[in-house]
Amino acid sequence: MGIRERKEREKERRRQQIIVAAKRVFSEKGFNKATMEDIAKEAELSPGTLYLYFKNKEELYASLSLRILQYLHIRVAHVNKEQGLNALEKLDALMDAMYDVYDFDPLIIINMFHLQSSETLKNLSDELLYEIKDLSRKSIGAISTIFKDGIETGHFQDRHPTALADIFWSLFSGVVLWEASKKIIDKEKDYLKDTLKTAFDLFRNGVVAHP
Amino acid sequence: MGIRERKEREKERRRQQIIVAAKRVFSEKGFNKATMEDIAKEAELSPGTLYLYFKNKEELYASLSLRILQYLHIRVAHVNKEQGLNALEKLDALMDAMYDVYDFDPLIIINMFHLQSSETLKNLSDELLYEIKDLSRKSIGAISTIFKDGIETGHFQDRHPTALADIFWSLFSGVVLWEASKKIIDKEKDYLKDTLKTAFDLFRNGVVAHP
Amino acid sequence: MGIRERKEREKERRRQQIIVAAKRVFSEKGFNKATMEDIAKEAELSPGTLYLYFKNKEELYASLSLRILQYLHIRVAHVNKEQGLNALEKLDALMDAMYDVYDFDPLIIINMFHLQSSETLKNLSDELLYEIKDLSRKSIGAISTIFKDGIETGHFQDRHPTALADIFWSLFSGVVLWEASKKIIDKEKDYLKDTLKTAFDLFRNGVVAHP
Amino acid sequence: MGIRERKEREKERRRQQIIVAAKRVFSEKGFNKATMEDIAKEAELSPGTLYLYFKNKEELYASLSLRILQYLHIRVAHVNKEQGLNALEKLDALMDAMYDVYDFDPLIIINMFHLQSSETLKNLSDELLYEIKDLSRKSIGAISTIFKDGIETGHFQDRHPTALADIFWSLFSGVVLWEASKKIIDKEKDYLKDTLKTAFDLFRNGVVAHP
DNA sequence: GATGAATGAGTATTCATTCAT
DNA sequence: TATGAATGAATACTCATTCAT
Repeated sequence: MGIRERKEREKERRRQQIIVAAKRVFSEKGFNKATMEDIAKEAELSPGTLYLYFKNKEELYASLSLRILQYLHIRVAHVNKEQGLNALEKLDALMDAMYDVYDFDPLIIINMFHLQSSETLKNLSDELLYEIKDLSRKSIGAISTIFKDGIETGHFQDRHPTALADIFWSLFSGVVLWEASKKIIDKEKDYLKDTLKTAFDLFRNGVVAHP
Repeated sequence: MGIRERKEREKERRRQQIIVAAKRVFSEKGFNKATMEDIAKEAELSPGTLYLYFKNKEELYASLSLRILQYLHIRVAHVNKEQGLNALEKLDALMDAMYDVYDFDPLIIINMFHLQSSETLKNLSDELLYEIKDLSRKSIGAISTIFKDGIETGHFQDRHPTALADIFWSLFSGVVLWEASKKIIDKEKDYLKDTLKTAFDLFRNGVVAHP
Repeated sequence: MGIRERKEREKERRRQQIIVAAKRVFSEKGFNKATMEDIAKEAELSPGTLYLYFKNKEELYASLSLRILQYLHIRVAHVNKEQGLNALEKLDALMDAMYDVYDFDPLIIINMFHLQSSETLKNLSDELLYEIKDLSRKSIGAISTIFKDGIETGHFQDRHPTALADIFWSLFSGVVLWEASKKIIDKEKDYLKDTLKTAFDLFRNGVVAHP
Repeated sequence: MGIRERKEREKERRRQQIIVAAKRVFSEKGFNKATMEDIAKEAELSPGTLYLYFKNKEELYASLSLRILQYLHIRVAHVNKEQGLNALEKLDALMDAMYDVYDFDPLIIINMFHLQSSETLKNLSDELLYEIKDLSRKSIGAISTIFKDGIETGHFQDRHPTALADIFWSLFSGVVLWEASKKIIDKEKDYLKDTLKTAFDLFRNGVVAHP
């Protein structure tokens, strides 16, 4: 391993260290109330150092989402490539993947959806926005492919595959966000998994072709 | 009309004047980038006057959501009371109501999610928070009733009515949010109505009882 | 009683009504934390009305002191005019007068001393400052006269009468203020009367001529 | 000198730099009219920097008083420890110390009274408030000891030592305050030292035991 | 005179970001 | 690279004062 490579690896380690700290702080305080100093302290670094790895606060925040999107994309792509599953089985596998995505980091996924619905998105650098856009598109594309195949094989109703993918994705994020805010407002217990199951079930019912 | 009554009306007019200005400014700049001075200028008032009608920036912001919640509640309650409609027809009427809610104020779902983030909720007065909770609960309750009736009459599958109501609402807001972020990310055209139609269609398929 | 006179009397009544309210509010909250609206509410008047009777907040505050100074002056002048008392007896009567001044309104007298030591004094109108100056001078003058007489009759040591008057006055205000701040800092019991008695006693000891 | 130590010293230098600037600005404009920006400019620093060294405006203000209290305490304790002085000589030394306290910072008594007004005290941190209380108590305690000793040796009349200490301090601060307000009101010349001398003289006369 | 709604200047404080070391 | 002290722009909110009614 060359010096260059070792340095590269070291650098990546630091980025992760910061991202992990940022995740904790953002989750606890939200974007606005979290300060760069909070994050620096959590990461046991100085504020200045953060700026060696991230252009600004917004990009650091967005990087968290990027991580989830990457994970999501890997999972979805994997489902897609799975041999020996028909479309219906792939849909089920996709649903399982979404549970895992949620389990991977429930708080950060809520952050991600908030990010997507927010003013922050407008202030990102073109590169980062491009990465997010690219990963979103790829993930939605992979989901669409599942539907496209299912429509072709007659498992699913004949609808626009991308629209289905969008709706699938919307349903997931809608449920996650709505349950999250119910928890804030009502301090209700956490029924997300149940609701998600029902939601996906309905979706499945709605989309499969009835013989 | 007595003096007291005229004053009351005048006061309400001012509130609306401010709310309208706030909506414009918040929509354009987002919560954080919008300043109270911006809003005051838009409303052609002085900053101090805003505080005569709203306790602080957060309550002004929350008032926007309150308006849509009130509208939503009225529409949903109305569907519910409609005589001579069976559960399936009520579901269709409910979907129409949601389109209208969206038309009434397309940005509002995004506002509502910002509002529902804990950061913002913590700073609201108890009264306002109560009103929001109350209206949310009532609206979801009214939607649940439609499902409950439908389940009893055998039009809908036997599922938990509140879960259905949550999913219905999640689907709606999820689609709105996702389309909004697609617009930011991709600058795509606005297909929301189509997507929403498909989404509701799927939901209907998914939830109705198959004979 | 003519109309003019009745109006004049009515006006004076309002001034007193405001002063009484202001006293309560200033005493409770201090100059800075007390708002004109607080005072208006306490006086059951509107904020605007206050400005018909007092030029601004500072002058209203200073008017409270003026009232005490007027009372003080009357008492001191009265002691001075008392026939049939020698200088020592007059000094004792003066000390009694000071107790009464303090009893007349302990909180306002503390305010008065704060006023005198403060930035507010610099911002008063010339007329009001003149009135305060005039009353102070007259009071101190009257006290000086007592000492002057006492020195001439050999009751008191031969010192500068005005200096004695200043010291007498300083001792009184110093003790009042110091006890007041001890109460804030230590939440001690109220020993002011005892301390004042000892202080005056020492003063008496210090100033009388020993045969 | 280690790096740590050098930094500590540097930090203390900055604190002093700010305190000096604050004293100038507060003296000229009074607490309310002085702005943090004024002070920052006077210190040739940015407003933000002030907050690295002082929690808020009130604590910065209180720090000025703390300085004089520390000086006062040192001087009084020193008098107290002096060997070979009898009580009367110690009282004289104490009076000299008070002159020096006044010379150290003539405006400080006025500052201290503003500080002691409850408005200000309420906003101080517990630590600072404790320091102030502690130093006040210690100083008064040290003065009391002088009187206590003098009473035991028969130099002073048999009175409550703490009351004597309170009166001694009240007399001092009362005279300083009164002379200060006379300067504002009458723009008179500065006779303070003379008045103070007479005042202390009277006090001495009043308190010593006559054979 | 009395009102009280509206004003808008005034400011303490925060915190993302920089840069000399 | 890493630091962290210093920056200074940015802003919500207050409240003495005014003035149309």
